[in-house]
Amino acid sequence: MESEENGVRRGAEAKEVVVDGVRAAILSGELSPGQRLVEAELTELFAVTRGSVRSAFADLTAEGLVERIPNRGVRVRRVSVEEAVEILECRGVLEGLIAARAAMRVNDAQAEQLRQIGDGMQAAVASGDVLTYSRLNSQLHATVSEIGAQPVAADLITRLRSQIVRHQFQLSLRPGRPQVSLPEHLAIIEGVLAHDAARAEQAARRHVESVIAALQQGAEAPGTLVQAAAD
Amino acid sequence: MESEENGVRRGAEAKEVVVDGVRAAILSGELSPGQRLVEAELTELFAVTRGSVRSAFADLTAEGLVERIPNRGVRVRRVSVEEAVEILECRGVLEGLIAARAAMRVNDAQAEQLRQIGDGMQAAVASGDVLTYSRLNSQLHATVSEIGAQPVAADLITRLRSQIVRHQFQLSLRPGRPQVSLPEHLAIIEGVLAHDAARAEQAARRHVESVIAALQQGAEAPGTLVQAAAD
DNA sequence: CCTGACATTTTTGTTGCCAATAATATCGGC
DNA sequence: GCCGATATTATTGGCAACAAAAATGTCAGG
Repeated sequence: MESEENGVRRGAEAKEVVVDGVRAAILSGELSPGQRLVEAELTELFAVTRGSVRSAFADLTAEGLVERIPNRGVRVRRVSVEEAVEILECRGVLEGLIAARAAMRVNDAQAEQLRQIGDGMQAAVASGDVLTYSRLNSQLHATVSEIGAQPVAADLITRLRSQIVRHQFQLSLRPGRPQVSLPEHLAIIEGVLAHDAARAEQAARRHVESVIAALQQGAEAPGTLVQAAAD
Repeated sequence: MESEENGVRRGAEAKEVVVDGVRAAILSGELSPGQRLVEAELTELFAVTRGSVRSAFADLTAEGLVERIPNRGVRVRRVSVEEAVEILECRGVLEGLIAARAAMRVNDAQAEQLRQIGDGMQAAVASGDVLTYSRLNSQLHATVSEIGAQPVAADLITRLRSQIVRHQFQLSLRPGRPQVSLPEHLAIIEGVLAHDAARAEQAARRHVESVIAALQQGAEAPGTLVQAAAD
């Protein structure tokens, strides 16, 4: 159906290719904050038309990953530490909301799922398997979010999260960090399992506060760059 | 410099004209949820090119006011009561965050400003001047937001708020509503004035919870449509 | 009278070209 | 030789025509 004779993608698909590609490049650090994104370059790089690149920029701007300056194109948005803290503060209350709802709605099967994640996290930290810990961390957030059933809040968090991945990178997998975050994660699980909304919310908020503290600490002493996004 | 000979606007200005116009139309109720927005119609209505309309649609989609269905155009987004509640729940925790920060940062001049707003609100409710009450309500939110100095949270709230104006309309200025919300508003002011972050946050969250309750009540018994957006 | 295929029309999506704008380089004056 | 004005270039913004898709209307067949 699609012609695709010379490798040039077309259709709405083309926009997604650019959006996903640029997003991945920003999140992985290939594109640095402040870097200019020239339409013609991306047109060639992704083998799409300029219109698709343009449309993709609109999406990425809405996502907060890039900013557009009139007549000067788009550049990767630079997020200051102060702004990152503000973003995390918002995330904190939103994650708290989700955790509270999760505590109210969790059923037996979901509870078992959480228990397994908690056990896995403890084992991973004990054995120093940071990669597994990072993976379980993402899984925990996803599971709690699913139990909480607050798609609006979850959506906001996703957007906020992507804006500060670069800051999170700096503190992820920093030596000793898993030892700090593990009990915080377990506290969230416990709160949900106990059907204690207030406790789950408090635990979630405290966890994000701990991330903020770590980020502010690391602001002056930039840590090593790693690939997993554990917090 | 701008030609503007035949009334057709051009430049980046054109997109903004459409965005503002459509947004105002949606918020004021001229455009009903689910209503289709045909590009050609808006092109004629606003005297802009189709490209500007298209670009404006991208912005409005990001704002959550309209939704785009591939090859079927955009329509005014229909927000269910359930989703409105979810949005309000997010707003609740975010407003709580701002109120808490405001309590921590408020200075004497700002405190006096809040006191005046509070007094004005009491007087307005006592005399039944709903319009002034509505105006002061907006002013209170803006002032607290300014004191809280959380632009990220404030921005999220603005976006969330615009998505449910139609629902808020239904309950605004409903008889007896100001009597319910006045003490809630005063509690927020008191918490901030007392530099009591926890109290201010609780007050802000309780206020939004009250809005949720009113909205759920009014879901089955649709109220009268009014123009001011008090909550 | 209903049903399904086909043609028509409406509407959106895309492309290529031209204009406007800002950054850069060049040139003349002091 | 340095500074400011002007020309050049690179890049984005906008427009109009074109192509594709979906919805609608029409008509023949049962």
